[in-house]
Amino acid sequence: MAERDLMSDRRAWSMANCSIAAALDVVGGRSALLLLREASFGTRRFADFAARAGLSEPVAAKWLKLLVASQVLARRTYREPGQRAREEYLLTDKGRDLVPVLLALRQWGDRYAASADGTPLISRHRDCGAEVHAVLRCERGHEAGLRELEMTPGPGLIRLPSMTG
Amino acid sequence: MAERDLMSDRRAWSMANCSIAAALDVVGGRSALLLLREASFGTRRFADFAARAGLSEPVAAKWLKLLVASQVLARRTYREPGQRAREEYLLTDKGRDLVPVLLALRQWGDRYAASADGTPLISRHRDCGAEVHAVLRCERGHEAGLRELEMTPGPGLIRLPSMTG
DNA sequence: CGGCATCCTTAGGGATACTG
DNA sequence: CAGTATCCCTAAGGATGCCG
Repeated sequence: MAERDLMSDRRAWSMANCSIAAALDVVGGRSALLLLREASFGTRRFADFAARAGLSEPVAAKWLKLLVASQVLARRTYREPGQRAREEYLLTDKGRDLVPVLLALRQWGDRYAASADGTPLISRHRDCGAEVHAVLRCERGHEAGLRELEMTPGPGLIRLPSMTG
Repeated sequence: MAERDLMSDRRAWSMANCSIAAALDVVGGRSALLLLREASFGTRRFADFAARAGLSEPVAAKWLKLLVASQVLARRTYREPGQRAREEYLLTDKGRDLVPVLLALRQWGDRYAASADGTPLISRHRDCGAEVHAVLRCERGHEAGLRELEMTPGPGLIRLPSMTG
């Protein structure tokens, strides 16, 4: 029965070689990302997650549970003064570290896939009010252009091959 | 027959309000991101895309076609001296602008979902060799922490709600 | 309000075999 | 090498209804 060994599973191969695949196994689904978008916008309650992410409640329930299991969200019971107890879902530190992914996605969507209606959201730096973008920066403080990357270890890629090389 | 009007479609609601959803409709699938990862690493040929992304050929063919249709990849015929003509897939400018998304995802995966085996890839700045990360930076040049964001227009969120507030 | 159970439909994806 | 065609299986997701 163990004939289906690890390497016969294409996914296993892929996972063993790149953490992008590993990340996608946790937050790779459209629904998961939409729920995390909502969490990053401040949504806390179950019904709001479902409605704002545009998901049916069974689906929202399933993915919220998975995200809690992955420790990207945490579920907590809270009570506002004079109110009854409610459940809330909050980003953990692990979940908050996905904000750059969401912001990078949103930037790209605004530029290339924006719908005609719908005002684009803008993220601002709280201290100065200026717009915030996801950028590539090296540890010496240089901002790196998309063509100024090389990878190591690996194929020794020097520049991203592209149409406009 | 038009009773299923636009707003009865949950996806339409979601798309009309956030470009993250729009972006996810183009590159939201696991397979699409894995193929784009390969493209960003320098993979050019069909069989290599399928093998390295860990996808069957029919699936790779389907998604490559969709990515070309979305103008994220471009397909081109080329011929190396003395060789027969081959097909290659290259990132377009639109596709290269997804690199921050891929890098942010990889960063997160390296930190939280890395597999034990498998050496993490490192992106370096070509000019100085220092490691490159995806960071949030405001237009005045400040690096913004994950808790220093606010969104506008919208709910007027001041800080990301989280466990460690 | 915050879900879960059920049922159903569709989309994604693998295996295999085949073509230019 | 670069796909396509066929078949089949599974995962994802919506609708409805029910429960603590």
